[in-house]
Amino acid sequence: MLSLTKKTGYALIAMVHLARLADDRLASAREIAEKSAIPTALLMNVLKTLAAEGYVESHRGAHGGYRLARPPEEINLADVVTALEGPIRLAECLSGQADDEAECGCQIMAHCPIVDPVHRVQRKLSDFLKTVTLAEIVEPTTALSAK
Amino acid sequence: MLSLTKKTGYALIAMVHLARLADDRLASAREIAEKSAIPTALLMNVLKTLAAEGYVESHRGAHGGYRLARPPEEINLADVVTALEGPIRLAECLSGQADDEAECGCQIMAHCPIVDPVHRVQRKLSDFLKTVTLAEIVEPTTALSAK
DNA sequence: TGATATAGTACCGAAATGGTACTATATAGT
DNA sequence: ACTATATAGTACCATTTCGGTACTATATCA
Repeated sequence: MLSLTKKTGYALIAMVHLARLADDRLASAREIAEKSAIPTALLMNVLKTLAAEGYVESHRGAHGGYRLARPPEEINLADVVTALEGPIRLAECLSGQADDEAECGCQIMAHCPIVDPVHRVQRKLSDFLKTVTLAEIVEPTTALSAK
Repeated sequence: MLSLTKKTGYALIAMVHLARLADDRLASAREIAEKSAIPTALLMNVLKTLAAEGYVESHRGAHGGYRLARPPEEINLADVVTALEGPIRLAECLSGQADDEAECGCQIMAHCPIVDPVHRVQRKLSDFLKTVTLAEIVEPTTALSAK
């Protein structure tokens, strides 16, 4: 389906939470999970992934937790989706890295009339997701909200 | 995942095939399937769906088959995706019909900080998909292709 | 009447998703 | 040093969705 997974949704909620923290404060996975009514164990896994991908910073041990590793302006939707769902590919035979349509090895697409158009759509989608930053999600009074 | 299903892909391939037929000609499911290396039985189901949704016209019996029910300019990607995958919802609690965010019944979203932004993103995505017509997919020399 | 082709379902196996559990390691406070 | 807390790293499982198949019914042409 053309939709975000729940994990991606949870990641966004968590990052919005982190973005609203005072400078250098940490929030633990359990804390965020409880405030957001998300299963704790699941959110922990999501945050682990985000940490591994370098979008949040983790501190272990007592009083540990997470905070954003970059300013909210520098984290966008394409980043988060990619971190949790893998590269954005509208169709299986289109690599996320664009341009190398040669990578496609499926029989159907060998004489496929829709590779190029789908590829263009994918690129536009990807570009659009890159323009949606965490900052805009946190504070919906910027460009995007002007429908 | 943020991707189209194979059925949607098959639908697009089939409709491109139909769009290229001479006026009032029909193409059978088997014929299209063989030319496109798509499993016949599966494509038949896809075409049934497209017919039920009114995007293609079917003629039963010997020498029957399918043809487009509307000009290619009037069929867009959002239509096809919706026909085969259901309404476009980036997150579960966002209805495809927009605006009625009240419909959302999940606990998380009751105090969810991302409903509004995600909803805006969804609307933009949906609007974009509506601008990609079958005509442009068939003949990639129009607006969209001008990257 | 027979061959062809869609309509309408129902079904099944495989893969992705949502969610849980367990062990290991790091840190703060006593 | 010990303990409580919190993340890291996995491994695992249940449910749903997806991709694909099969079977019966009906319509049409020759």
